Amino acid sequence: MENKLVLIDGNSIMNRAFYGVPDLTNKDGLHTNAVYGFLNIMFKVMEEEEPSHMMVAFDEKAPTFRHEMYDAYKGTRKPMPEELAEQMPVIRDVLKAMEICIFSKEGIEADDILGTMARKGEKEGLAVVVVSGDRDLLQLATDKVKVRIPKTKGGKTLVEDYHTADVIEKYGVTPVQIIDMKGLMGDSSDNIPGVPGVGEKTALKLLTLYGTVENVIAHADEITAKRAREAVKNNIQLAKLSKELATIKTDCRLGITTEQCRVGDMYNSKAFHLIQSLDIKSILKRFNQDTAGDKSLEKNFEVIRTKKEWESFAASIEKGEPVGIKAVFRSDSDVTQDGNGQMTLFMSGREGRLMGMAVAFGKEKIAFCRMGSHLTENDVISLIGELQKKHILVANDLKSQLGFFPEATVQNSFDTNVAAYLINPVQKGFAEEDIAEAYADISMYPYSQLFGKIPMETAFAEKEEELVRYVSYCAVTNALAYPVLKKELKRIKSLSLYEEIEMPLIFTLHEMEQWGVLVQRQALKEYGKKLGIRIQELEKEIWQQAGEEFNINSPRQLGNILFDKMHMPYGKKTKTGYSTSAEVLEKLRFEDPIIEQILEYRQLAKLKSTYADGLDAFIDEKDGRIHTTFNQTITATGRLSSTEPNLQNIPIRMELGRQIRKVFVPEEGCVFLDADYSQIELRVLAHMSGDESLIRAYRENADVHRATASLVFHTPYEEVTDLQRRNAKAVNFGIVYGISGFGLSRDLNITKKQAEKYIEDYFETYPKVKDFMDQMVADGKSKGYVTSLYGRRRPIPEISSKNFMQRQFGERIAMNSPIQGTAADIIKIAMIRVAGRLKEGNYKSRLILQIHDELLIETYVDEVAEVKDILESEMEHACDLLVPLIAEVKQGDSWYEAK
DNA sequence: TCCTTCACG
DNA sequence: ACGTACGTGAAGGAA
Repeated sequence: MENKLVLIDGNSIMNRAFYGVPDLTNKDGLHTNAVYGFLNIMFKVMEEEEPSHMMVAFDEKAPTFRHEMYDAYKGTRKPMPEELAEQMPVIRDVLKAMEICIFSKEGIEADDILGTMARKGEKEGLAVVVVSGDRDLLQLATDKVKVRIPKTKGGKTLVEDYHTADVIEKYGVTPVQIIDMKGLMGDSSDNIPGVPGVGEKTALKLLTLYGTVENVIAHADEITAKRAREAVKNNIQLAKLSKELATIKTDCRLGITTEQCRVGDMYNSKAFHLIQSLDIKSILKRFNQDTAGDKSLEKNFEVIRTKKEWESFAASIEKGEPVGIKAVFRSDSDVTQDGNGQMTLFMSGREGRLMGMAVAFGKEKIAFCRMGSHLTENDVISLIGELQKKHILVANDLKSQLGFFPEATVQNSFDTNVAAYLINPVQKGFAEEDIAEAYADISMYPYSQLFGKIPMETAFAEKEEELVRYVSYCAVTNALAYPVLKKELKRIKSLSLYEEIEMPLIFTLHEMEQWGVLVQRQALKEYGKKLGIRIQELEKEIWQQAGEEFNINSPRQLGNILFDKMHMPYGKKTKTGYSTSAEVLEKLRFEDPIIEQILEYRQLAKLKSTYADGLDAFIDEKDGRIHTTFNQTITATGRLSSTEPNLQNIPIRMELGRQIRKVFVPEEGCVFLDADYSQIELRVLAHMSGDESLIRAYRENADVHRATASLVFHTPYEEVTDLQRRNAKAVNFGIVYGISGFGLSRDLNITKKQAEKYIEDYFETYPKVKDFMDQMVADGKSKGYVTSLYGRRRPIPEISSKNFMQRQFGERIAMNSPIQGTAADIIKIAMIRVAGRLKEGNYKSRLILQIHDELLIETYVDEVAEVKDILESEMEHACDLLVPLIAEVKQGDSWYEAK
């Protein structure tokens, strides 16, 4: 194949792209339109030219002066807009990652680099293509050098191509004479003065006659047109200077060979991640990789199909080295049970049958154990169990794979997902592909890029080889990330949080998930049916009153009916139209009876879709129980979250919704014990702030909302009215959320002024609370993060934002996160201890749910008294605060009764 | 896929 | 003059 050198004028193409592509930004607000446009042009050129060599040349800084007289003429050049300037280092990084040669040198303009490289390439027998938006470059065109000028017209990029003949055809002069043209006519955009009074027409005429500027000057007297003659004669120096300015140098010393410009592996994972961070999806599509990451590792990959092969693999492993692991398993739960019928925890804990397991010791020894007739699931499980005696098992999301690791303990395992979460909980993900770069110095393509959104078991069936490679990279990542994560946890003083809270919690949560909660399916169905009937009635009535049938669930259609057709006063508008939220409708209650019915309809529709029908879909056919997933690495504050289904938002506030809790029941022979922390966040605040009044209130076991009202409103404790207490309670809540006058005023339906007065009085009452809040904000500002009592970090980049709103948001986070985070720490400790006590004491009772400040235990009747003690005391003594922690335990035959 | 709404602590 | 309470997840509609 012919060798071809493509030379790109970086600044010029970036400039074209910047003005040709509409403004784009990534999620961090970085402008990306020029980068995007540049890459599109570059890809188009590359597809057409298929170059073997390529270079992108940049100006080192703002244009350097070529001539002392330049100063006088630089007036028209505008500085580069900031939105473009910030993209210059970005495109350089992207090109660098793509292994495309970029070049710039102090004191040498990009033009001259291109000119020099073009001649050099030509001399070496390469076909040369120069890409620029600047027509000056046309002077470089020859029969061997093609100059391409991309133009963006109506969103499409057209490219004009010029060899010598094309230049002559279009401009009537040879490429070299382009320089002479500029010498005579000048170029305002390039600050080349030219000869005053000589324009394109005259210049062309003169050059046709005399060929060069020098020759025009030599024959100045012969010029027939008087004006032109005088102009040339009076501006000889200017003409010479202009020509000099217009001349692109072709003999610069660059210290680079064409060979160094050879095109490398553009579509590599490093480049992918960089472009991904710019949120440019369309370009990512070009990265259709046949491998998961750095190819250099793959020579160390092997597939193991027999125990014998495993033995020879294992024989070469050094003692004590951590082992990175990634299991491939079926997620469906169609597992044949063991003969004895007794479902042991770890058997039921296995989500499906194991299909394979990637195992990595460092970068060198990497194997994929493939299940088959010579290597069964149980073989691998016991092999891993053996391995754990001598090596730390490092997985990502250990909880999801715990069923395959019956020997796993807090001491012999590590979870890279949880560790990375503690280091920065607000990062977007913590899977191998999200942490590989930062903690294992490996670049990896995301699963979705390689396999789309098909489940892993399907990917294994359809593209086994690729999937094996992917999970092998995952295993390596885990192995390599382990020491790095551990060290980092130690550095930020979060290692004990990891080791003593989060790591043991993995096991507790796993058991809770496996255990699940029993649901009376029939009762749930009937509840749903009842709702359905009433929903239909309401629907009819609403339609009748509206005078037409419409989708009541559609905020848009509902808004049109209420506000356009029925002309009700609309209170709020959202981006997309009228707001029809309950808050707005509530205020329209007396406008029309339809409102009342819509509100009821909404409520019932929610209960039916999310709870009655929604929960039903999650009842496990085999045991009649719902097994939620507790996510340990989602929230910014350290709380857990619950999904598929979410069992942390089961209705309670409204009676009708609360009824749903009647279908959550303990097993035969059991009751529910349910314990709630009383105002844990306010108690944490009392402790962390050290405020004497607040602490005293809790120590005296006072009604804190009443005590607050008494102090804030200067009313004797006994005489506090219900309204005062309600207001004080709202203020207490507001305080925990990082109070703002507006928020409180909206909550209490009072003016902002009044709300601000409340807050002011509150802080006067509890001055140390005020100090604490100020301290948290100051900490957040100076360190960029705040921490909980147990060293849980919450980074707050928003707090130094220039945007007022963002900054204020950051301040509220700074006030709230330490409180919410500490409360989360405390209940996690309680969970671990409660679960531990139940296990140690060989109780049959099980912790089954956590709802932020509440724990639910399925308790065998003969264990009730003891379990109640355990639950209460472990919760109340999970942490030694300056105020007592109170847990209220209730008992019942359903969740409804136990609350 | 984003938005709105609403369920919970 | 801005336009906000903190933390979540699911459903349904509109694009």
